[in-house]
Amino acid sequence: MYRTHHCGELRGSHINQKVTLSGWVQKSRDKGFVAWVDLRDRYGITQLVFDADRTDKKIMEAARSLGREFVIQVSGTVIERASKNPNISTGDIEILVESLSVLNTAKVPPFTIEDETDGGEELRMKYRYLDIRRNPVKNNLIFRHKVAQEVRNYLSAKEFIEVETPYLIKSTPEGARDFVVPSRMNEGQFYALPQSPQTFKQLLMVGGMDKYFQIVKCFRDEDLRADRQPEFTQIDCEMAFVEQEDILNTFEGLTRHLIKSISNVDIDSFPRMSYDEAIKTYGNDKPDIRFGMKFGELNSVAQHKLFNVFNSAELVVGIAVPGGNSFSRKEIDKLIDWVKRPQIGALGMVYVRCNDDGSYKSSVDKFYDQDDLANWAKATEAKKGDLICVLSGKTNEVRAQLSALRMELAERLGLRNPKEFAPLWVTDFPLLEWDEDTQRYHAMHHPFTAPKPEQIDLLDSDPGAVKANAYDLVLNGNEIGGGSIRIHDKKTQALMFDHLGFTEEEAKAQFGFLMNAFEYGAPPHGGIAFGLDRLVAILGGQETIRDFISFPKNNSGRDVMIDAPAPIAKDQLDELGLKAK
RNA sequence: GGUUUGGUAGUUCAGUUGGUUAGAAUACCUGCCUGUCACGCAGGGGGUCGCGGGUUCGAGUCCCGUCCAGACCGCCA
Repeated sequence: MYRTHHCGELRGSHINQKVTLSGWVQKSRDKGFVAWVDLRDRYGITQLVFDADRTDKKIMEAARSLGREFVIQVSGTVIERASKNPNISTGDIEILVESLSVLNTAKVPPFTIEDETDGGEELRMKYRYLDIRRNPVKNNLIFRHKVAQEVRNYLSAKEFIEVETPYLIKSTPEGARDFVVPSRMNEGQFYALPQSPQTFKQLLMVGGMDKYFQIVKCFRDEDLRADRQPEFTQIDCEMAFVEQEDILNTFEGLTRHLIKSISNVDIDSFPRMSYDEAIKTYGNDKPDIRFGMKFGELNSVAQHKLFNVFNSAELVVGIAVPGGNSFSRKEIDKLIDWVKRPQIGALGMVYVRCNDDGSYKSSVDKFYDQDDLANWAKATEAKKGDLICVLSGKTNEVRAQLSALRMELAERLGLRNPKEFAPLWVTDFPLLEWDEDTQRYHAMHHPFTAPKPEQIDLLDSDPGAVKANAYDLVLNGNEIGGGSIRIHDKKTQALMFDHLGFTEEEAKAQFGFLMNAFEYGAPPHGGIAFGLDRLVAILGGQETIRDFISFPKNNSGRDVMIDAPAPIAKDQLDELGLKAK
């Protein structure tokens, strides 16, 4: 038997018991007359003691030769420590070791296995199995497990059934690039890995499953970000015989349950906002509403004066930065440089200091008097002591720029409290989005999303104006879920494909199976999918998802540990009917 | 595809205007140490300055190219 207890278990109440422990050598401290070894496993650390008086000489020698991360097994007696350590749960006791065996030696690890490691990102990824021994990563994986378990508990209790759908499916032109898999038995043909189980879950609704969910891997062959991996996990859900309201209520319930059970925070308000309002008020379809700094549009009060930059702009819009008047001139100049960086792309920034005496001092005093500036303050809801930051230009660009500035300032001012949770439904997304490159409309959500029934006629006259019964769940400024009411009749689906530029033949070739299914009694249905990686990271108070994924890929989509992707042998290529590049 | 930051000891980093033998911390090794727990003290080993080319009497430092990594933009229905 390798162990009677684990390394986080023993307390004062175990004193005098004979125990056997196994684990890794975290660290040893040798004082000559006595040596201690910290023994670590997933559950904690227990101190082993080797004493010149009480320990066999051979064992003492063996203990001195232990290196970091050796795997050892010890037997001995639990004794009370002469000097206790109140900082760890096993700090009252230690093990007086009577036998020691080395189960495995270890090379000196390339970085320290400690909470605050000295290892850089790349090294930690290459030796991810060592990184996982560290508490922060280990705890994140345990945390993820708990979230997934709560999701299963909650949805199962609501009569959802978890159904697995296939990974080897068909490539489709819509949406992200597919990862493709060559078929050996059908030479020259390819499977695609699913970007989501979208069509399958709809077919499950046609199949009468009524309520479905799946915690499932999805794949998208697009460039990566800190919060984006080529393979990621969704909580994929679908319900039959529901309207949008039913879905919002159901998953509002799930979200409340998760935040309560995982983070012990009660969500008292679960606001909703239309897409148009989110864009107008926050410049963004996933606003972080933990703090204010709402956009104040200034066209009516800033234009038609002598300042040509504003007069020629499509939109003049500002935000009030709470307490921002305390920024020094130098800090404001840096802020202006920040918005002018190519990543943001603003041409400049106008600012107004709101003094404590009620007066205003702006960078455009030449063009505006105190009454003008008071109007700006009113529009941006600026108070005494605030700083108003104003950008201008093309509407879409300015909104994106000011939104980036708003988030940056909130971050700097510490307004993005990771312990606070502010969920928000963003609803009434546009159905279609014009794409300049291909000169056609794209589905903003996906091509199975239903237009608002009363707006179907608008599809012909003004397609861009049609709204969908589509919604996103936003948490602390991150999109954590999105879904829609789906089309469930062949006629509407065909109309939709037509507007997306599919010929009838193309639509049939790509999605004939779905349209066929709709002819055999498809129920009204809709659903939602949550990004589990991101959800877990946010519930855990972090924004990078990598440390919540056991073996993540790097920025270039590589797994640096196993060194994938990699070339394959000529035999394999031949068998698949492929040629090496 | 683009913008940008970085690559120097096992690791994390410093390295001034181009100038002697490239440093610190930590890790590692050896010794000492009567209760450590970020133990302490003394000593030691450890470098293709990412790679290739160029400028120069002289390059870690300047220039060109290239590879790798991070952040962001495009992209991600």
